[in-house]
Parts: sequence; structure tokens; C-alpha cells
Amino acid sequence: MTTPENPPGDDRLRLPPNQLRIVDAAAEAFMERGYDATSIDEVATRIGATKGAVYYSYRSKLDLFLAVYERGMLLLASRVATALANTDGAPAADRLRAVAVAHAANILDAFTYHVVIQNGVEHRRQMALKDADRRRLAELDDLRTVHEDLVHDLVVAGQHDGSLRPLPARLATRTLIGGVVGVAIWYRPRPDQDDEGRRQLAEQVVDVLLGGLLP
Amino acid sequence: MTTPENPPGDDRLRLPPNQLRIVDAAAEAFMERGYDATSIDEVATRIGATKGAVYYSYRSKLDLFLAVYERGMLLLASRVATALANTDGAPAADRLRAVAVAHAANILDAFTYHVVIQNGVEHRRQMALKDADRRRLAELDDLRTVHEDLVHDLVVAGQHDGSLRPLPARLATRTLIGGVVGVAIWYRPRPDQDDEGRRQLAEQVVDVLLGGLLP
DNA sequence: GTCTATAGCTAGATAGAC
DNA sequence: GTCTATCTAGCTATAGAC
Repeated sequence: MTTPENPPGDDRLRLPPNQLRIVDAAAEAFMERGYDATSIDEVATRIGATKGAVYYSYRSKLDLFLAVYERGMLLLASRVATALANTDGAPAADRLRAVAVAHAANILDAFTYHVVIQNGVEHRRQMALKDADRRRLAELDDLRTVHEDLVHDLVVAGQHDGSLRPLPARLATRTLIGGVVGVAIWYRPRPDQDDEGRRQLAEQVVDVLLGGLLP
Repeated sequence: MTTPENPPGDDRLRLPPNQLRIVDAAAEAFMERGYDATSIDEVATRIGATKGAVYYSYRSKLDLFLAVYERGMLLLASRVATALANTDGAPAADRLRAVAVAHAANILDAFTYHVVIQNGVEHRRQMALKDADRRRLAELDDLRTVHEDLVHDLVVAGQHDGSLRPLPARLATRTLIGGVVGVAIWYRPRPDQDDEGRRQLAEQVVDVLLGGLLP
């Protein structure tokens, strides 16, 4: 986790250590086996405990999933905010690049979380939820929308100041974000790759997306 | 389904009508609720029948998933083969574009299948499988590898003949495919969109990926 | 070929001891 | 706070009638 500890840090990012261990373990388990196929027993085993310890901190399995989803999105939001702060006043294309690199880098750094988000969002939308859960899920989905709108605004601004090609803005936005998010699908963590290595990979991916494959 | 019926048509694409109805229904259900959350009863209900009818044609739930996976990959392979045949002798960049558009268009046309493939592949890899099932799954995974290698070869060829930018070839390949596959995540089918409309959308997405967002 | 009935199992959630 | 024991629901898969 390479997220700055103090900058635009949402308070919800600060978890008690035992909860953080549970959420980390849940993210790993959900990534490897999928949400439905993962039992609470399995999450408990990963932290060397049993069901009871998990249920003491989280009401339900869905609650646990929402905690993973939330943490992943907040880590991303925090990092994107930093990228924007660092490029204040720069041309839109440069800010867009900074945001996209921050996004890709966060996917690599908090890999388990983002794979879970990636695989989990669709199913959850259709499932039967209690009102309170539905509300929490909707809030988290808002974070995705906020990010897409932010990128969209940068795309439009870039087309205005001439730093970006005139393309259908919404389509370009989604294709760009889709390409970044796709990293969560094809990337496999390597032991030899440190923070700096992941950052370089993030930049390379964004270069391909912004510059295209054609000469 | 806009797939040519005769060209490079794998025989496995020709299913008896009742089996096709079952696999179509399964793809829909898996897309909406996810593999694990979907019961065989639910698939049966969608074709106006009960469990028994499904189990008569498919031994197990996994068998049904494999049938969906197989059909999706074969539809894609067939369409890509046609695209390659149609661009024989053309510069590599043009062939790459044709393949990518075929891929994107097939994702839109056989949307349910590709969403299931997209969401399902990772989990299945880690699950406990019988030898026979493991073998079938490996065969289907091969189809993905074949496609990636095919795109990779086109990328390398394009860099040779100067029709593509000199980028890290594997990375560029995965980013391109990732961007195309990402369509299965953000696209939502529209009633007003016909075959031609989907084809145009596929072309627009590929234009963004090949040309990039920068001027 | 499709139905109903049911066996057998898994896993979410809770209660109460420590 | 974490444990063990247990209740309960829901689902895969099969058997046997029609």
C-alpha cells in the first residue's frame, strides 16, 4: 500500500489494526475464489482465527464485501486527489495523464482490492439487498461515477485547449478508464517488482492509451 | 448473433436447438446473478422447464458454464478468422484494426456470453476440479492465449513494417486487448441499437485505442 | 425427454461459554 | 474479543414415475 498517509486521506481509511487484517484477508480470499465461493471460515483461517472473530467486527458477509469495496475506492480517490493537486494549473492533457497514472498505479499497489471490485460490482447490483445495504452500495457506486465524471471533464477540457484529439468525449473517457481498469485483469503481481517498478508499468500502460498504437 | 454461419465455423458452434436455448438462458442468468448465485432451477425457469430438463443435456452446473465459455470463445474465433481472411496481404496495422474491431463487435453482439467469460474465468482457475473438467477448461483457456498471440504477432509485424509505433509489444498487446475487453464492463445493451450501430461503436472504441487520445 | 421428490451437503448466522 | 456448537436455508445432483 503506497498511499500517502496524510493528504486527502478520508477518515474511513483509518481502520483499527484487527479490522484491517480482516479486510485485507477478505480481499485476498475474494480475489482468489470469488465472493460467493469464499466462506467466512476461510477468511477467518487466513488471519488465524475462527468465524466468531470476523462476525464480531462485521455483521455479515456482504458487510465484509462492502468494506473491501469501500477501502479500494477510497485508496483510489485519495491518490487521484494527490495527482490533481500536484498538477494544478497544468494543461488538461497533463492532468489527465497524472490521474490515469495514479489510477493504474493504485490498481497495481492495492491489487487484491481492485480485482475484487472489478469482479464483484456487477453481480451485487442485481442481488436482493436490504434497504440499508442497498444505500451503502449506492454510495460506493457514486465514487465510481465521480471518478468517471472527473476524467470526462478533463477530456472535454483537453479538447477545448487543444491538448487532446476531438473524439466523442464519453466514449473516449470510458475506453481510457476501461483500458486502465483492464490492468486488474491481465496483470499478475511479481515478487521482483517494487513500488517504483509498478509505477513505471502504470506509466507505460497510460502512454499506450494516450498515445495509441499508431505512429 | 451476427456470426457468419458457414465460414471458419467450428462444428462445436452448431448446437441442437434445445441445447442452444439452455446455454443462452444460462449465459443470461450467469451474467445477471453471477455463476455461484445462479441455481439450476433458475436457468430451467428461464426456458419454462424444471431442473430435470437441464440435467438431461448437461451433467453438472460446471458443464453448463463450460458450454457458455466455449460458445463465447468459438464465436469470437470464428469472427476473427473472417477478419483475417478479409485483410489478407494488407499492412499489419490494418489487419490489427480489423481483428480488434471484430473482437469488439463480437463482444457487443454476444454480450451475455462475453460478460460471463469476463467475470468467470479467474474464479474457476482456483476452484477444485475433476481432471476431465480441468482439461476442458485448459483447452478453452488456450483459445484465449491463441488470440493474444495472434494480436501480439500483428503488433510485432506492424512495428517491423513501420505501420505501428515502437512500443513494448507485449504490453501494447495486453493494453489493447484489455481496452477492447473492457467494453464488456461498461457497455449496456440498448434496444435501439442494431447490428450496424454496434459495429460503429466497435470501430469507435478501436479508433480511440489505436489512435490514442492525444492529437 | 421432462417431471417430482428427496438425499446429502455446505455455509451464513447466532447463542452462549470462557 | 474469540471460541465452539448448532440451527437453518438453499442448492447440487440423483432416482424413479410418467
